[in-house]
Amino acid sequence: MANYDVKNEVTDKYSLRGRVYHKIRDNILNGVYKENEELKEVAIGEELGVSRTPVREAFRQLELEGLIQIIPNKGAYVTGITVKDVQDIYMMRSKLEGLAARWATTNITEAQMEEMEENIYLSEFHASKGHLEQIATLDNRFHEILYEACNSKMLEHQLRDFHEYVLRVRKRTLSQFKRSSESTKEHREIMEAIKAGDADRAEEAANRHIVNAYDNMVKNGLKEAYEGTKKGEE
Amino acid sequence: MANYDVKNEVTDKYSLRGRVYHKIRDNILNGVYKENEELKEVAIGEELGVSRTPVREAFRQLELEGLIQIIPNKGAYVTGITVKDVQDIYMMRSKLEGLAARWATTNITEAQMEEMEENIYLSEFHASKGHLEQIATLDNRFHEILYEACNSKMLEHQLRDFHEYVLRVRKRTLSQFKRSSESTKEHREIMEAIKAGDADRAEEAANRHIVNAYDNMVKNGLKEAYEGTKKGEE
DNA sequence: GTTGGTATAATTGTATACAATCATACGAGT
DNA sequence: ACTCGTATGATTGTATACAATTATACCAAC
Repeated sequence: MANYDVKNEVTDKYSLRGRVYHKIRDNILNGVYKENEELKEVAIGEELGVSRTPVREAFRQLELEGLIQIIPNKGAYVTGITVKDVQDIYMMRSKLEGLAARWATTNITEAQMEEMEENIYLSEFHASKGHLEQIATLDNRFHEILYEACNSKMLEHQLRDFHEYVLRVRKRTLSQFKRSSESTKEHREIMEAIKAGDADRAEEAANRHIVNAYDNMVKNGLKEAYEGTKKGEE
Repeated sequence: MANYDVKNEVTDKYSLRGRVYHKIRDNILNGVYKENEELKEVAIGEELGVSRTPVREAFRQLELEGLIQIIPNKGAYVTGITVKDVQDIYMMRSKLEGLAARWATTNITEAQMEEMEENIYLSEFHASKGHLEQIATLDNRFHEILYEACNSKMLEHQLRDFHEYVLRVRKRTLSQFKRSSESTKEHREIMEAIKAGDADRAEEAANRHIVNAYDNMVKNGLKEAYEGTKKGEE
């Protein structure tokens, strides 16, 4: 988990190792396994065509993430992810993304800076053409670059976690043309602050960027984007 | 992992479930297993008197945390925790602890407020007497209260993780009388800002509190506090 | 001596078997 | 009819067995 790159992350998802974990994780985040539902090892195993062993390993990981709760000798229960959880994570991410931008200001490499600029040029182009698919990919990549550029294994790891967590929600909101063009504009602000070596401005811009994404999400109805994934809201 | 309280956390550590995980984790954080060392399932299992199954489950958790890296069909290698990692985590914690203080301002219950005040009174008393043991316990508890009071499962979970991560280092720095009295003073500032309902001040105070703890740690030689736990520093 | 390949050993990945624990149902006693 | 206790079944916890993969050592060919 230490210094994986995007490629590994993706292949990992579809290769054998971690397949069970990701599948169960997706099923929780997608609401296939509902809140408070008891996950039985054999049942899940049969469902995925594997024995209990890999399922148990996945359970342990999911528990650490807080997605399920394992009661010893009893069972694993889906904790789920509530609307408030997503909101909270956005706020936490806002703070840490700001920190990443701050650190990136002093640590970004030339190659990373170039890719970031290129990313924004391309985003602006695709935004003008309305290519939503490409915009989403570029948006993801922009944040990846930022995480890499901050030069902190810990922060990178954490932000990736958050990013993945809210990816499903974010994908929906990003498909809205209006927001995607605003988003690109904010990316440019972050990039230019970093390029100018203005850490305060970079942090502030990154902070606002995530808050804006959150606001937009709420405005457009987080609940709808999340429909069916859970029953009770807190 | 969802809504555990302190008691569960502690018993969990010494009960059977999670014993293997915590033991390996401690051995990594304490430097018993050194950086880049390959952890073999049978060896670790024999060491702890268990079979491979629980060891593997623990490995998966540790990988998720970033403490080890598992290369499929090859082995598990200790990622370790560098001086920079600890520094980074302090900075990340600073931001999130600020957020916790902000949220606590509007969400703290009367009982929690009372316990927080009591905690500070006791801390001030023990600080004046030089009771380092009690101060450390109260200090831990203060942060626990803050995490609970912020009323966010996600943030609480995250901060607990960070807190545990740096606990070993923090314990050493806190044994210094000078810092412990400063620390209590800062706790009071946070508490009073929360009590006054001033979220901005609470966030700022909590931010500074962690940064100060970090500065103090660096000033007193993080490297020494960390001696022997690792070989190469980045 | 170096290189390449094969055989062997070591290690991980997965499945299964057995033990321990917990939930449920049934029945005896009151 | 109700309660308690025991027995049965289901489920998790752990150990072990087997399969797949990787590392190592040895030997032959050049």
